Amino acid sequence: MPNGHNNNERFGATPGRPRSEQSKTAVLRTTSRLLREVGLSAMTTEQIAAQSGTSKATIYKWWHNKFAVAVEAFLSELHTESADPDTGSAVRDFGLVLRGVMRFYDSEGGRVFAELVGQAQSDPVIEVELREHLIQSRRDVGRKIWSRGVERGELRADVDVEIALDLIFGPAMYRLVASHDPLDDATADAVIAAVMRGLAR
Amino acid sequence: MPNGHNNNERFGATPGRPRSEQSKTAVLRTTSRLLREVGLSAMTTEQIAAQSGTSKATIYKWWHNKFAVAVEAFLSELHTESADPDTGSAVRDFGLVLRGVMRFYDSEGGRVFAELVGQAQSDPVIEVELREHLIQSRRDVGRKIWSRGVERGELRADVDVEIALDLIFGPAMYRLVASHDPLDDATADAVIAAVMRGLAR
Amino acid sequence: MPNGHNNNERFGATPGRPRSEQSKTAVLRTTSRLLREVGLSAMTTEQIAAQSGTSKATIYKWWHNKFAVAVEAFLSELHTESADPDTGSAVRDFGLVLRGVMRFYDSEGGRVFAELVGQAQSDPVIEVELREHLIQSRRDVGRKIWSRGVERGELRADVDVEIALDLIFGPAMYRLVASHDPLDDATADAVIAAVMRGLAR
Amino acid sequence: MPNGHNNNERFGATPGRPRSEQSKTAVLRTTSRLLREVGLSAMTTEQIAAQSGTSKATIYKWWHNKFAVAVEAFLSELHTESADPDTGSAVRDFGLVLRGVMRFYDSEGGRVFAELVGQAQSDPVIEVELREHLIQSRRDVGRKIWSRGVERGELRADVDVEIALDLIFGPAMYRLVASHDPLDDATADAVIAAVMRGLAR
DNA sequence: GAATAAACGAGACGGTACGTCTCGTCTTATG
DNA sequence: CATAAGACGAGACGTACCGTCTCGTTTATTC
Repeated sequence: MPNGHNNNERFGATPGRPRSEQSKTAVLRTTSRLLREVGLSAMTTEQIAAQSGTSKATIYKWWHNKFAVAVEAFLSELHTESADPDTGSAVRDFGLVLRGVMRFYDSEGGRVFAELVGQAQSDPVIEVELREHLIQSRRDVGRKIWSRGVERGELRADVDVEIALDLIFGPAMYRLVASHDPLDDATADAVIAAVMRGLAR
Repeated sequence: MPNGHNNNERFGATPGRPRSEQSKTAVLRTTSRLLREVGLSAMTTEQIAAQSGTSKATIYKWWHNKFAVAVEAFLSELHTESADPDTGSAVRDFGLVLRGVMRFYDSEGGRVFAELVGQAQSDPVIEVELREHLIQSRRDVGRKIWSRGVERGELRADVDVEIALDLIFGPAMYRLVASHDPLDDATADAVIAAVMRGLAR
Repeated sequence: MPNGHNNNERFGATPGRPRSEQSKTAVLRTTSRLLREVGLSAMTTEQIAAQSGTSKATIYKWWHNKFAVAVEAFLSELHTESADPDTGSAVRDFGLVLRGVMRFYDSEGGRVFAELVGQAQSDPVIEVELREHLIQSRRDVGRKIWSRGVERGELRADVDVEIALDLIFGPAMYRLVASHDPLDDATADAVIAAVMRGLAR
Repeated sequence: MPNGHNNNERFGATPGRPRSEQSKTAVLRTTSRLLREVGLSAMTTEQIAAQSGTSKATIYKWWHNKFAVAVEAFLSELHTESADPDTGSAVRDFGLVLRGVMRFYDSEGGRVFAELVGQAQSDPVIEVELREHLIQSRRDVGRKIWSRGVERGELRADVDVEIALDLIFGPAMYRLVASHDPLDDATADAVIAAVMRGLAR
């Protein structure tokens, strides 16, 4: 059952027992469940070990701490990560993407994501991990949509793309962490409409 | 919260020794310093007690936990809270406010604020406290600026003010918690310019 | 020291408000009840204050600590302290006294006494208090019985009275603190019978 | 140094890291020292942990509280526990045993023992522990001496052995906890002499 | 097939912060 | 001035989780 092709890509196998893929997936699966059930801060490494049938030593061998496990477990569930709709209209594309973001933020996974973002404020390792794998991947999609829109003449070429992406994605993150107003399709649509036309007369 | 501004509103004193204002301010001052020096998550209740000359029991008598102390200490330092510039131009007003926000987020206090926002993701009490005293007070200023701008005909009356405020303040919060790009005056100006004119041609 | 009859018995009133006898008796009564209900170690000064309608400061003003209060409360209840039966027979007298001692040790008050004896092992003030007011007063009665018995020719004049009293009262205390065997009339009688006749043939 | 013979004597080791005998003995040794140096009531769990190089968690894992540690530490030092002299004379045997008891009660260890007895008055777990391991083991020796004496015709067969043991050991315990008179060889001899011959003429 | 090497489960360990508790002192206003 | 009320500093308590370690076992490669 173990490593069909895991270590030693071509030849020269490492001596000793190879890493158990079974343990790894059991840990990640258990962590995903615990993140939903009790949340990031209440989840303990001991729970993960006990409920996944592994041991704390094994977990700490492969991950820095429970947050690193949580990040990997969280990422491993986001399979359909950051799809680019490419409908031919940048405005429509951004609308679809932002709807997706808000729906996700509003879901169970969104709460977990918020907790991870929270933890990242005092844990640089998580911060980097989240930025590279979640923030930037989403912005990469946004950059593609943006450049297509500029090429097609839909969008203003004189606006810095990074600023534009902040205008589009910022409100969602703001509502996620500040919880002052809901995250829903109507909000996504309103944000896109307003940010595209501008607020001034 | 026990007696916001202490005993006997008008007459009729509470029996017993009154709360020591000296202890309270010592706790808050020490906490402010510790927040800057070691950060929210590394700061311990025992440190606050020892360095403020009070005791853990006294701290736990008046605050739920170290986070509640941190919030109050943090708020007590933001004396010049959310000033309304009122220059006669809504665009200029928003520009000044957003510059202030970004400068604050980029400062030592901004790091503390980010940690508090992070903790709020798994602590509803802090979440409410932050939203009521920091998020909404800032938005209140924004609403005033907005309504003046609409009255003066500077701003579009058909845009929901809450959405507008999200467009203006969202990018700053986004950069604060995601740390993907800097928080500075140039960014504030670019955000205001872009959001006012709109992104579409 | 809890001045049994402190202020101005006869003449020369002290200025200021005199000590409230009402408070004193309320404290002692409440303490007696608490000693029975929760025991010495579980009883707190705060309970005494709250349930007697007094304040902790008042208690600490007149007693060293809760143990001193407990001792005084305990003593104040032993009104029929150490009666001397004087039946004309020393053996019968000791039998009656030892029965009384064992009945008392076996009662609710006996448990309280045992706890006080226990506390005395690490609190010299209590130790002195108990020895003077409970141990010695009982031995004083024993000494009277002993000397009458010697005079009447019932008892051996060549035995040290202190040793004799230890033989008579020792087993009861031993059973009280070691709890290895019951404290009852039959035991009292058996002890008196055996100690009087001796164990050797 | 790991488990010489601790877990499951013959085969089938217990999984997991075995209990550290080093920690256990360090805790007991430190506790013994602290009992002599500061006494039972003044000794704290934190002191034991700090001075033994272990942690509070480890102590609480294996013992209920500091008193349980104290009992075990105390017992572990009484290696030559309750020797039976067996000189051929029951009176002489009891004399030797009682001298030993009184010498011990009069020593540093005797003060510790008194404090343990004191604590037992409000802690049933300690009470049982002390009774089983200290009180009864001593009485077991006494029962052997007694039955040999009865067989040899030295002692009265019509006296209940438990009562006899109370007469012999009771005075020592009485003096230990009441501190009304000294604990020495002369007292031991006088007690044995008097209790054997009886007090009545 | 034996030896070697590493990963594994179980769980004990030292460390540290937590939040609670009781103690004995103090600071008010009241009588 | 003694009091009731109750806040306070001090510090021990027992719990929880962290990340490390030490066992004996299992699973692979290498000789």
